[in-house]
Amino acid sequence: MNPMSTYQRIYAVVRKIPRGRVTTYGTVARLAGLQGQARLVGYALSALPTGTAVPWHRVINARGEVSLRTSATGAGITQRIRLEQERITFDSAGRVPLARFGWKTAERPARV
DNA sequence: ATGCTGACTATGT
DNA sequence: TACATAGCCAGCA
Repeated sequence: MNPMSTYQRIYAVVRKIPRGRVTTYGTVARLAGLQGQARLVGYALSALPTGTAVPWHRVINARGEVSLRTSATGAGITQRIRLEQERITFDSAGRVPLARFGWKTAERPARV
């Protein structure tokens, strides 16, 4: 039952992430039927051809931070900028509050 | 076919 | 809270 390659399934899940939301590699893996293989998601996204219609920037690690190793040069910065353009904010530690912007995360009684 | 590489995560200290 | 370690798999040379 794999009409699509593993990478294709991962991309299909990522395309479902709504604008203004983020999710983790682990979550994408689970939704793609690859539970426990978060790393594959990361590898799949790194292999993503530029210009592809996949919101890869909405996928961050479980700590809520951008996980690109190239964060110092380009892609990492691009990812953060794209997220901020979707009204996603970063805290002083450079992390996204998953409890607030995480996809499919129930909004809790915002103890603001 | 074998070995290397790489956008992660859970767990223990 | 931060750092180190082990487990996981697909793609490519």
